This record gives sequence, C-alpha cells and structure tokens, in this order.
Amino acid sequence: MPQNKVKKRKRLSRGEREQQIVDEAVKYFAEVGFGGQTRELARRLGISQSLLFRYFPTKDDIVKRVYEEVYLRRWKPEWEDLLSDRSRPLSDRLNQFYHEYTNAIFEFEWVRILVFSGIKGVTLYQQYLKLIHDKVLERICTELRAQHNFPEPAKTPITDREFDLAWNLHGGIFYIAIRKFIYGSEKRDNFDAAIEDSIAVFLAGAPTVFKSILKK
Amino acid sequence: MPQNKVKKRKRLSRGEREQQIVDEAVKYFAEVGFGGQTRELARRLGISQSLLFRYFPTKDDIVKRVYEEVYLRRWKPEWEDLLSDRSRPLSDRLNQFYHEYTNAIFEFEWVRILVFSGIKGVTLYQQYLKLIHDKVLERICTELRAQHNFPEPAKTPITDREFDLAWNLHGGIFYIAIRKFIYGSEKRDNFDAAIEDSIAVFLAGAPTVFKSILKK
DNA sequence: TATTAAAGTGATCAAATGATCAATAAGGAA
DNA sequence: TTCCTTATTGATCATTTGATCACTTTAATA
Repeated sequence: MPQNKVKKRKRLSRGEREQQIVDEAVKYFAEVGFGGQTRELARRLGISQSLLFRYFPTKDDIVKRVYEEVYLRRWKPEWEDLLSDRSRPLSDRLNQFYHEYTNAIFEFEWVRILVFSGIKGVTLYQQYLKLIHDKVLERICTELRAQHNFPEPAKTPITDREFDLAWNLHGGIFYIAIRKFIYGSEKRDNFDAAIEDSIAVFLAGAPTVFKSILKK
Repeated sequence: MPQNKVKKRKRLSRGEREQQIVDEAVKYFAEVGFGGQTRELARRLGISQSLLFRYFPTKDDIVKRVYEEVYLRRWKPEWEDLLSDRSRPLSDRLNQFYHEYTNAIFEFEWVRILVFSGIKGVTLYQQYLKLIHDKVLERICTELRAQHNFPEPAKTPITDREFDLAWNLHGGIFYIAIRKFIYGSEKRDNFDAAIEDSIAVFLAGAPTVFKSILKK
C-alpha cells in the first residue's frame, strides 16, 4: 500500500509560492478582517508560519500586497471609451457600464477588503474614489450635458452639484454591495433590474435638476 | 504652595463611572476600531485598566454596550408621522426628513461604529436596516404612489423594484457619509444642497419608472 | 551520483494584551 | 472620630501573536 499522500508537497518556486500566499491572504483577510493571524493564514496554506516571513518581511507587507491585488486588475480601461461613445444612447451605455462594473466588483472579497481598507486609514481607496470621480462621474455629467445641449465642460466646468447627483446614482448602486457583503441583509444575487431602474430614474430626473443648476 | 492637583480624583458612583467609561469607549473605538486596547482606553479615562473589568466582565461586553449606546437614541419616532403627513407636499416632507436624519446620523462616531459593527458580524445593524426599510422606504413608496394615484399598497403590495428605487435614493445619501467618515475623501460639512438635488431627481424620475412597474 | 543554492521548518523569543486578585483608601454612616 | 462598605489600584498571570534563526530537506545541475 502506497504512502498516504498527505506529505511531501512542498518546494514551490519563489513566484508560485508568493502568489499562492497572496491569493489565500485575500480570501482570509476578506473573511475575518485584517486582524487575522499569520498562524491561521499559514495553516490554511498548509505551510509553516515562519515561511510567510521568508516572503514578506512583516505582516503589514502582506496586507499592503492584498490591497494592491484587490484594487488593481478590476478596472477595465475600455469602460472609459464605452461611457463616451456617442454613437449609442446614453441609457444603453450606462446600463452596460454598470452591468459590467458590478459584475467585476460585486464580490465578497473585493467589497470587504475595500471597506476594511477604509477602516485602516489606507489611502488606496481614496485613489479608487478619485478614479470613479474622474473616469466615471465626470463622463456621466459630460454626456448628460451633451444629450441635452447644455454647455460643454470646457466652457462651463462641471459643478459640485452635478457631481453630487452622479455620486448619488453611483453610491446608491454601490450601497447594494454594502448591504449584501458587509451586512448580509441582501439575499439576492442579481441586481440588473435594480440598476436599470436606478439609471432610468437618474436619466429621467437629472436633466431637470441640471437645467436649474446651469441656468445662471 | 498647594499640592499639584493631579491626583485624588477618584471614587465616582457606580452609575457615573459606568457612563463615563461607555462614553469614552464610544469615542475611542470609533477612532481606532474595535481592535483598540483596554489599556489605552483606561489611560484616556485616567483610571487603571483593571477597573474596567470591575464594570464589564470582558472587553466584549464593553463593545456590546457601545453598539447599544450608538444605535439607540438616534431614531426619532416623529419622523414616521412626518413622512406620512399628506397635508404637506411630499417634496417638503422628504427634504425635512433627510435634513434632520442626516443631522442626527452624519457624525464621526455613529458612522464608523456602524461600519465596524458590520465587520464584526453583529446583527444590530441588520435591525437598523430593517428599520429604514419598514419606517422610511415603505413610507416613501406609499406616498409616491398616493401622489400619482397608483394603487394603494393594501391592494397591490409594494414590489421589490419599488423598494430598490427607494434604497437607491437612501443609499446614495448615506454613501456621502461613508465617503466622509470612512474614507475621508469628502471635505465638506453641509450636504443640504446635495440631498435636495437627489430628492428632486428621485421625485422627477421615479414616477415614470413606478408607472412602468405597476402597469400589468 | 555528488554538490549546492535556496525553499522550508520547528523551536523560541519578546512584546502585546485580556483578565485576575489581594491590598489600599475614599467617603458616607454611626 | 471611628467604622465599614466598596471603588480603585498595582502586580501579575496566561495567552496570543508577530518575528527570528539555526537547522533540515528538496531538486536542479554539473
């Protein structure tokens, strides 16, 4: 009878092992928060705790790496073009963007790491908010103006109030993820209908308010 | 020259000391999260660390008490009547409600404890979301129907899609607080204008979507 | 097969941290 | 003033936990 195959599974290459550690760290910290212990992380990986410190000088370095892993790789640059593609109705573009965006983002690990990072006072998420501001909201406001023949942003810069409205749409959608993954109070999995409706309300209601904002 | 007045300030009554501990715990944990240490909390209170355990058996009991302290005492029952008061325009009612609500809620301690509690898996916040659902969103949907002569909820129950729209409004507003107190990316203090505009968009856009939801 | 660079481990340290308890002292009652 | 309840404290325990290091084992290479 052959040896039970429980042992002798070590000696990965530097790169492989490192990636394996990072992947498991993302899952683990998303589950328990960044207070999780290195021993438990090592146990889940099936390696000794000391090995972690061969790959990362301190626990904090693991945490930082987890941030990077989670924040990067999700944003698709083509979304920026999508939002600005005036050959299609704005409604279509917004629906496609938020459909794809929430598919990429509405995920247990991502949302929880995101919220935890805010608590740790990390600035990475602020950068992420800036990305949303610059690449999404700014475009939404611009396109909405174009659709209704309001002045271009080059002439009349987008006001705080316009950005606030776009934030309200975006925040309302993101708040679904918070209810689901942070508070566990939302049981559904598909939010396409909710998102479609939110966009419809926004497109039906925003022009009126934009108009009152933009008239001198 | 009299003794430096640094000492001899102890022996409060049971009730006073307990309240003092709770108040400081709210501030402290809101600042650093529930990973904060009992020694530091005691230091801020100017008492010995061991005294904390005379008032609370474990640190976790302090944490639980902090939850209660933060969640209760903020909700004003008169808001429920306010939202249903059909002698006033719905727009006025919503504006007054969200003005008062955000004034009561948009506070460093409250928002952060709220988010932390989600992370600790505590059910208290789920109760809070249920409160919002039952006392706020349900009323908003009902009033919006009434304003546009749609069927009453007693006849046709409010649908998920209608609740989703109300959540979008509410979540968008609450997301302002998250940006401000969790991520520190929002520097302003007054959000009345942003809230007014969000409500205006909702009231202008929602009826159309409600109509398409409610027609068979 | 022998060599060797480096992946991996177990033992252990040191600091942090929740909790306990015997001793102290404040301050109201007698 | 004296007594006595109890609020308060300092010392200390027991665990947890991040980090270190000398030693072991793997597997590519000559």
